[in-house]
Amino acid sequence: MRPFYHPRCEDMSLAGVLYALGDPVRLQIITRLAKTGELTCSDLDCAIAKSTMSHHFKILRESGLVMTRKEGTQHINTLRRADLDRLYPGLLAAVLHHSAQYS
Amino acid sequence: MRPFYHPRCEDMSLAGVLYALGDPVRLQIITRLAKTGELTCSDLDCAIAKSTMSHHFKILRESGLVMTRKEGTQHINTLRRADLDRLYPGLLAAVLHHSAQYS
DNA sequence: TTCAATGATTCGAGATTATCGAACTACTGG
DNA sequence: CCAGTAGTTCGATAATCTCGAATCATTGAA
Repeated sequence: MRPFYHPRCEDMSLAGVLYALGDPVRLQIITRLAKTGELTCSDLDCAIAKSTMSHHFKILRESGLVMTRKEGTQHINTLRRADLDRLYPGLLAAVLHHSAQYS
Repeated sequence: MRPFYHPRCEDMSLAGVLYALGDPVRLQIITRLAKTGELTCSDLDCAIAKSTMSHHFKILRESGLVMTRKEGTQHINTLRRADLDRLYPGLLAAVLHHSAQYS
């Protein structure tokens, strides 16, 4: 198990963030993260393989959208809201405002 | 030549729009469209094949971000700003506010 | 009206990325 | 130490991206 890579703010990019958001499953993850605060890989019970879900969280993590920490056997994800709001003010709010359909 | 497909507002999706925005080249197109109003396929002189550029405009068109009209031999693209601002208020503004690096 | 030039799309191939199931790693609690 | 839970990694197949070549549509000149 390689340790998780979390980009520093200066290594994040707008295109990377938008790319990560540009998928219905990942949009659902972000939407629910915004509402519930935390989420593990298996909290979304949609018809998607575990490995695919892991891949989606990796995309989100490496674009800078989420932070993943280990806690026992599970990996807990949180939204990097402060970083995002500072880097791209208004973006997350605009996205979340219309992402209810994905939750 | 098939006629261009432009989705109606009710057929657009947030994920589709974000996906279209999640590419540096397409982000550059949108950024410059917002500034200049109109753009043809060959107005961006970056090191990218013409066919690839055509593909990018197709993605932008079919996600609902741009409108393409024929005028003589060229295809003129404009941002569907009114539609976007109505469907996803604040989104375009937030994106454009930090997309200068892509122009 | 034919011909060449311009602007862009379409096609086909090779490279990149996504999805899945299977195998593996890491941790926890008997 | 073993079984169970939570995720990741791997390998294969499917989908998408990028490019150059070929093609289509329009214009303007011979």
